[in-house]
Amino acid sequence: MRNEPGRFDLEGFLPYQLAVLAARVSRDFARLYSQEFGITIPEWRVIAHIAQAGTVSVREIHARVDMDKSRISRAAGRLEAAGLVVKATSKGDRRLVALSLTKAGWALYTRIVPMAQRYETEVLSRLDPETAQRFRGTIRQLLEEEAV
Amino acid sequence: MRNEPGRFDLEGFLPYQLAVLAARVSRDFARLYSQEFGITIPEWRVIAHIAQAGTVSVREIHARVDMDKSRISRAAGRLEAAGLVVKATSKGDRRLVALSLTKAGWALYTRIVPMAQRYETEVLSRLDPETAQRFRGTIRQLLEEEAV
DNA sequence: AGGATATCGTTGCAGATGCAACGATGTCAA
DNA sequence: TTGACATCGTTGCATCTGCAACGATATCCT
Repeated sequence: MRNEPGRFDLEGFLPYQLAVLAARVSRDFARLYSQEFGITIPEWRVIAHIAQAGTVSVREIHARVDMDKSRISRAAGRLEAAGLVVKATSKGDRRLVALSLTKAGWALYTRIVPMAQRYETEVLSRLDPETAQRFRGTIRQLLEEEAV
Repeated sequence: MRNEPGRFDLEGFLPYQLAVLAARVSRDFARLYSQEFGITIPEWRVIAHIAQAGTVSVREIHARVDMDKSRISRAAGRLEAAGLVVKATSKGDRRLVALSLTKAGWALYTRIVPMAQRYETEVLSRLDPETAQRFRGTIRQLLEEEAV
């Protein structure tokens, strides 16, 4: 089969393959929106999360995404400075930060989403529909099970 | 289907999913060998490439892997300092660096490979064999086509 | 009530990263 | 041969990153 004893093929090694593929895809997509809007990957993720979940705290984003708290915090800081996000102290628990999008933040989000969808479609169009479907399902499964 | 207009689900977004999955897998595996041998991901990749291809230059690694030249160069420097790799000037073209493993480098490699294989098997064991097979094929296909 | 403990977000810090520029070397053409 | 141009690996620099520590706030337990 694939893993003969003594032989090892880095290019066929799953963690390596995943890392390369993910880096390429992320980089390609990031190029699109960073050129257009000047935001980084963590910033895009934060915006997308807020847009999706309404007002969220750093903690909530951290719980769902595999990003360090500090990365989120700094991204939020930059977004606030750019006028895309507002930070407020949460009413209930004053340790929490309530992150929400400004009008400009929503406008940017509204323009990025179609780009994201178009890009995703383009990547998947390289696979026949059934393969694409299966692929997505497998990734989803691995993500669910991996989450310890 | 998945992408309704106006709706957007970050957790279902392919580039995001890939990034999260790849980061988790890489991190988990890296934890194993960094604890044991004190090397980083770029260093492991460099070692694996040299072991596989014999004597290689920074350029060759750069061509095959999606790692910046400087990242490779610095990883090679650290490996040399650790006595795992030897840098020599290539005979034919004196601009090239000829990277090769020392005895200690080979010894380390020989001990990492089984860990890598075991880890890969463990990840794939979460899928039924046919799904795993398909998944690997799809990744391979995307990597081939993506390479522009 | 009040002190021990936990949680949240920020920040300091050391190290890693990508990019561009550089020196060294090689190639090509006149 | 010689000068223009290309290629290779390294390095400077600005930035990003993860980790740990911290202050502020909340919760728990007696």
